[in-house]
Amino acid sequence: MTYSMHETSRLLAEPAMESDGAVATRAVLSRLGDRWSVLTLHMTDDGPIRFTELKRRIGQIHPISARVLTRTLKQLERDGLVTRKVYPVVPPKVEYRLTRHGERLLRFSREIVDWTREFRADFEVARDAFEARSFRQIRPPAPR
Amino acid sequence: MTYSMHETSRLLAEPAMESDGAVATRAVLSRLGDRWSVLTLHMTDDGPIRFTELKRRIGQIHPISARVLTRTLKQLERDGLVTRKVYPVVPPKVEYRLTRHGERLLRFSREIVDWTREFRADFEVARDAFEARSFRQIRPPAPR
DNA sequence: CAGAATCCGTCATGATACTG
DNA sequence: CAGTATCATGACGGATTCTG
Repeated sequence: MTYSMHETSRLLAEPAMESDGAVATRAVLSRLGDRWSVLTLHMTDDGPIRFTELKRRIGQIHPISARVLTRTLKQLERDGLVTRKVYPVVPPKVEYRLTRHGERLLRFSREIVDWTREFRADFEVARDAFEARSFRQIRPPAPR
Repeated sequence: MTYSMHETSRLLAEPAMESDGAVATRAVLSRLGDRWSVLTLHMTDDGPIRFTELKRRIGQIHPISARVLTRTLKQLERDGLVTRKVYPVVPPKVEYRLTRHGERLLRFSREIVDWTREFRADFEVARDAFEARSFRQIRPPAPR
């Protein structure tokens, strides 16, 4: 590397890296980017919650299949953002709850989401202008 | 919706929604989650930068194809995070620079990335424990 | 209840070759 | 220089069916 890179800069590069140290950063940003993780963290924030209740709550926003919820929870558990507690009873009972790291990530999500409220107006202007430019390129206005 | 949901909560649900108002939130989180956007914002932070120089700088971290860099920049431009300025000269000259919103998103990225440094140790413990549990399930220790 | 198994469609990533 | 075109792969999202 020919230009200086302090520690934060190096870490910013991590989403594009495959080194061992980059895995955590990559994982966290991936969770922010996927469709369900942030909402799942949010719905788990009130305290321990069971699988079906979580599926029901999320479903009030948008339907989620058991398959996708399971995978989302597995990823969050694997990375230490939620814990999974199994009660050896029948029928099965499993409770999910946030770790302190999960709570921290949720707070980051909230900050970003709050910011998008201010950003929204400019965002839409940019999108419209971009679409207009694309349109001109594909289909130039009839001369005259 | 039967449970109360203030504005931030509603927005947290956005990555899973398709409503018009959810588009900006969804777009921002997607940028954080993809492999190249954060690094591209970071490399564009010093001032205006041309396509090939950007490709070269990012390439020092990890090779990026022109196709992928182009798409990354188009997304960032479309959403008002970078501007693209074309100079009508030959050979072509195009300069990219961050908007204030792009700078803001980059600051969020840095905060999160900094946090993962503290998170990293617990993250790895969680991953190892998770792998150990998965292994036991697939291949239980031979009894006796 | 809390998932696992199966199958499918779409999108992001990526290598390679070509061009105004 | 700054891209576009083409083709391939794999992860993610989703519907449906089955089970300890």
